[in-house]
This record gives sequence, C-alpha cells and structure tokens, in this order.
Amino acid sequence: MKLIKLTSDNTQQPGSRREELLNGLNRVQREAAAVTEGPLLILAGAGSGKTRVLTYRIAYLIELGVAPHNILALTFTNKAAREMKERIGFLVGEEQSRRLWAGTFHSVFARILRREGEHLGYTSAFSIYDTDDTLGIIRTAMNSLVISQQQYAPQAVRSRISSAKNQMVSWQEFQRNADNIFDKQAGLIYQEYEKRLKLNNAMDFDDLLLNMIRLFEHKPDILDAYQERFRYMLVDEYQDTNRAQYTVVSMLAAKYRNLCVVGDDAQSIYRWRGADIRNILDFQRDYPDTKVVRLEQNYRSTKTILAAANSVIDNNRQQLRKELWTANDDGDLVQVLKCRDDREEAETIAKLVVDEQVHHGRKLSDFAVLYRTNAQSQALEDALRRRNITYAIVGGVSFYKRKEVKDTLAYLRLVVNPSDGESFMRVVNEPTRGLGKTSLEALARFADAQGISLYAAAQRAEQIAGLQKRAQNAAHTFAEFIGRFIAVLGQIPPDELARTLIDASGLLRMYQEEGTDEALDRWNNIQRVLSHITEYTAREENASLEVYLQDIALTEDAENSDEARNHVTLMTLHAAKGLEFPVVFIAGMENGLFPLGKADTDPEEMEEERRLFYVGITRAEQKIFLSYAERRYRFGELSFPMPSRFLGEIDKKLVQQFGGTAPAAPPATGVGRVVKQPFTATRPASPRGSQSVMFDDIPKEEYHSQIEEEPMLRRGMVVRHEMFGEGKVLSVSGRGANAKAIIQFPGVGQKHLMLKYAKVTIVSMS
DNA sequence: CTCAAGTCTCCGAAC
DNA sequence: GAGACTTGAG
Repeated sequence: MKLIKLTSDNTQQPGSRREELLNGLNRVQREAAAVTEGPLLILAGAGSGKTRVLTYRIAYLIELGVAPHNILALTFTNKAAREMKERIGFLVGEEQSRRLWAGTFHSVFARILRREGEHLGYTSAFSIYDTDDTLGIIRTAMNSLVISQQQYAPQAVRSRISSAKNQMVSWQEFQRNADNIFDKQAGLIYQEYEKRLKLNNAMDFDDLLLNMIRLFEHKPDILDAYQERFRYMLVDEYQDTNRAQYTVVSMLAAKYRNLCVVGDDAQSIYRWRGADIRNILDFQRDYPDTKVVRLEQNYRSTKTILAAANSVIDNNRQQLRKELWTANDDGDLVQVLKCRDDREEAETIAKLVVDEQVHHGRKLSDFAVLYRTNAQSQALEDALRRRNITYAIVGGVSFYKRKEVKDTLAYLRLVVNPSDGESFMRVVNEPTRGLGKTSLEALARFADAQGISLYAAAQRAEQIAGLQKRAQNAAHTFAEFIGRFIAVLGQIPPDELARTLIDASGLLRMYQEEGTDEALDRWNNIQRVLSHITEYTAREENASLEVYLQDIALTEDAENSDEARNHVTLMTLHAAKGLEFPVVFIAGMENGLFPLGKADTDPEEMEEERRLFYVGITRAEQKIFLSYAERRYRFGELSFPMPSRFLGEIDKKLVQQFGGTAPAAPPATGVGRVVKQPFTATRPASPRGSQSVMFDDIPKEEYHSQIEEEPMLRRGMVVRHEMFGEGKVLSVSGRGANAKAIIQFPGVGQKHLMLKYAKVTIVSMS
C-alpha cells in the first residue's frame, strides 16, 4: 500500500504537480481521481465531468510513478480513446501518454491477439470480419447445410449467433439448449460458421472478446503476464459492457484488483448488442470492498434541459434513483417543432441553424442534429446542402461499406491472409476474369473436400475435375497474380504494394473504362483508400498492411482529420453518447420512429428507447429543439405518424411550441420557369389502391403520387428533379407503376429512377 | 459466362 | 429509393 501513502503525503505538499492536478477538480471528483488502489465504482450522471475525472485520474497515476504502459483504459469508441490520450498528453506530456494503453475493447484485444493468436491457431495476419462479411459466411454455411434462406433469414441467424457469442454460449451449448426449430437450425449453422471462420483465419467482432477469454483460460502464464502489464484498469461506459467484456475485465483485474469502472445506468443504450446492465448493478456484489463515488453535479446543461431530461427518465421503473443537479442558469425552454413532413422538418432545422448563427453568433460546430435511424440523415443533408451549410456525418453508411472500397480492401486482405475465402470470393471475378458461378462452385467444392483455402485450391486448379480448361487457366492465373504479391509482402512498403496490386488487378481500369459519373466516383474512392494507406505508411514507424487492415476494420471514422473544422454534426442518438453541443436538434420525434414501433410490445425496449432519449437531451448545453413531422416517407412510402409519446413525458412547464408554421423551402435555383406538370406513371383509374385513398386529403400540388393523368416521358425530353436538377431523358422502360427512366443529369450523372417515386417535372418536350 | 432487367429487402442502433 | 441478389436471354 505504498501508493496510498504517497497519495496522502502528496496532498500536504502544496505546489507539487500532483497537487495542482487535483486542484482542477471538485471535491467528489478529486476523491474519484485520487483513490488509485482497489475497486472503484464511479456513478457519473450525464455531464458530471466524467471524462475529466478519468483523464485526471490517469495523469495522477502517472505522476505517482506508475508507468503508462501499466495502465489500460477501455473506452466505447476510438474517438473517445483518442481524445482521452490527447488530454492526458496535455497534463503529463505526450511522450508519456503515447505509451498508455487506451482504446476500445475490440481494438486493444485485436492488438493483443495479433501477438498471441497463434496459441489459438490463428496467424498474426488474421482477418477481422465486420457484420457484412459475416453474413457471407452465414450464407455459405447455410448452403452447405442445405438450409433454406427463404425459410430462415440469414440476418436473423447471424444476430442470433452473435447474441449467443455475446453471452459466451458456445455452439455446443447452444445446440444442447435449442428448444425450437429455428434455434436447432441456427445451432447447426453456428457450428459450421465457427468452422469456416477458423478456416478463413478470421475473427468476427465477438471473437475478439471470446478469444481473449479462451486464451486466458488455456494459458494461465499469458494471463499472468497481462495481469502484470495492466496493473491499473479503467473501463468507461461500464453500463454498456456485455457478458464477454465483463469476463475479460474480471480476469485481468483478478490479481491486482485496481479496477475503476465508470457508468450511468440511465445511459445504457446497447442492450440489443448484448449489454448487460447487471454488470454495473452487481459491481458492488462482485467486489465487496468497492469504493463508490457519485458524481451528481452537472456542469453541462441549463436547469431547464436537465429538468426535462429528469422528467422523462422518471417514467422508467428500472432505474437507480439519482439526484443530478446543476448550478447553471435556467436557460431557454425546450422548443418543439411541428412540421408538415420530413422535408419541411429538415428545412426548418437548416433555417434555425442560420438564425442562431446570425442572431446569437454561433459557430456551425455548436450544432448537432440527432436522429434515431441513419435513413433520416438524407433529408437533413439535402436541406443543409441547399443552404450551403457544411456538415459532417458521424458513422452512418460508412465509406468502408462501399462496394469498391470493400473490393479494394479485399484484395489487400487476400494477400495478407491467403486463407481468407470471403475476400477471395469478393475479388476473384472483379473485374471479370471468366470465372462465373459454376466454376467458382466447383472450386469451392474442391477446396471443401481437400480442407484447403480457396486460394490454395486455385493454385491447383489443374487438378480440379469438372472445371473447364479455360476456367482452370483463369483460376491458376489469378492465384499466380496474388502469389506474386504474397512473395513481396513485408519487403516493400505497404503503400507501394497496395498501389501496384490494385493497379494490376484491373479494378481501376474497369471503372475508368466504364466512364460514367458513378464509376468515376468509385474510381476516386479507391484512390482515397490508396492515399490513406500512403499517409499511414508515412506516419507509422513500423507500418504493415496487417496492422493497417485490422485497424480500419474497427474504426468507422478512420479518416476524420478534420475534427477541428467548423461544421454542423449529424449523427444517430447512439453515436452521440459522450458528446456535448451548445445547441441540439432531435429530429423525428414520432411514435413508431422514436420510440421505434417494436417498443410498443416490449416494456424493456421502451425503457431503453427512453434512456436513449435521455442521452439525447443531455447532450445539449444551452438549447434543445425537438421536431416531428405529420407525414414522413419511409420505405419510399408515405406514413402518417403521431407525435412521440416522449414529448408528452416532458414536464409541460418546460416546453414551448416553436412559433407557428415554418416557412416553405427556398425556391429551386434553376433557370427559367418549370412547367408545373408533375409526372407520374399511370395507375389504373380504378380500382383505387389503398394508397390512393390515403392521399385524398393532400393538396394536389404537394405530392406527385396521386395525380393520375399521363404525360408519358419520352427520350430526349428535359426534366427537372428535386435533387438532381435538370436532366435529359435517355431511355424509358416498363409501364404503369413499374415505369423507369434513365436520365442524364449534368454534374450528377446518370440516374435510374422509378417514376412511381421520383418527383420529376417536364421542362421541355424535345 | 456475362449483362441487363426484374425482384426482394432494407429502415434498428455499431465495435 | 438504393443496393444486393436472382433470373433469363444472348
């Protein structure tokens, strides 16, 4: 207990750096930072300076003489880890903070498994499969087991398996406990899935946790080494850890027991990902000598915002009572915006951003727009773009999910990890190399039978009976092509290898030759990946493709070096956790959307949605706007939702309806008059579908879909589209509700539009 | 085998 | 309304 001694000594030395450090904290925060030994539970309400405590605590440990590499800080996002390191660097010097272990569970463990994975039968170049990749494995597994994908949705199977893995249920155990047909089938697929992942030398996200546990169980000496290494551990967002995460942390902390966890049960929003709120509720039972510190003063929000958040969360039954208070001003009332439709909602938000900028001198970076589903971002983006407001989307449909980017990375992955069958299948015929479905099936059968990888099978293509001579050659040539790069891996710089490989693959040429604007876009994206690798190579001392690929597999936002830039931030409510903004908008406050429809039948879901709303409100420092639309397009169809029940849960005294109807959208910036002749494909005049009935109360000009006359589009016509502007019709196909047109929009490219949905007006007839 | 058209799913949040 | 997957003609 030498360190505790040091602590108390220190407080009696005014002017020492340790002392100064703690002066930046209030009394309770100081306690949380200075109790360095033994288990510590910090219950930290929203905006109570939790991050500040964590960073000061780590800095304090370092000042006490603890080596930075003996400290492990696990955060929920990579961004949070980066920020924490940066702030600690500020306090104790960058030299020190760089050696700290800080990151997400997944990234820290991937790093360890890269080093230790061979004990479990993986090479250091193992691939990390994201959710999309694993779906491919599920499908392959189902095919080989002859299980119908119509009957059992691969998505459902995947999420069933993942949640089992989250709770550390092995396939053997899963099969034993399967008591319905779905689980019985899922159990078989689970087993096959695990086999195939291993064969691919690949791990899914859950494996990054499970394999740590397996490693520690089978190799006590390795566990001991890491217990020695991580003598001090901190876990942020502890309320959102799942069973597997809980177990790894327990194992690592078992020896020194210097475990500090921070959390807030009111902000638990990842139940669907296996988060187990019991982990925080039971912490004191697991560690009876736990010291508990409550941070209950909020420094972030106005009294009004805090009261609104509290009145909402009061509706939850399963909640620890907590008294969060603030010394801040009352501030403005919560503003509720009623909008006619999702488009007007977006326009109103964009307009309010401008207003607040002009009248209250705010920067764009003061604003965040939050929503429940990623699909909502589009309308918001359009509106912001129309007003030339720069914005950044956090997460969402990621750059890394794009086909051409995945293809590029798959080429690299295959070279790094030739066992990776998913990557092989992705790129073997992209661009086309004359290896179609039939040939690849034969190749896969051969690989399966021999128990070898697809790449190895391709090397021996001549031996595959039932494969055409031409296909044999094509497969062999491809294997040789990849082999040439495997041979030089590690000998030439990563960026050079990547560039040469992608160049020689023909991927770039393929898009170049296609020549459409969309292809050009894809070409550009590939170039962006390659430059990113070049940057990485220049930045890192020991740059390697393995490490690069594993790192980006775990980050959604790898390339935002522009964090300091001035822009409005758009993101889901989930992504907003841990962040704060002077002005916050929450869009789509409608039943069925937020809370989502599923919550109606499941009280626990409802409580989680409510916690999510609580998280959303408490992001705001000064002002919050809640908006809802009376009509919204979902699934390309119009719906008529009711205002969210959550709006009614906010104390009435704190709410104000925002003034009147919002102004209409600014006029389109086109040249000349648009012929006001909304186009739609004909529908039979009768019988009228239910959809037509729904439209009866809508003013004619507003919606295209209810108009029945037929100004049929023809080749050569010039039309106007809401988003793409004016364009020329290249061709029209199909008829009635299925009519489609290919239209060339200058500066946008060719678009294939379903005329049933697309809002197109005719500008000129020839 | 390839390409284009047709059909189906997604829109529930992410390491 | 986009994207992934399937189907059918050449």
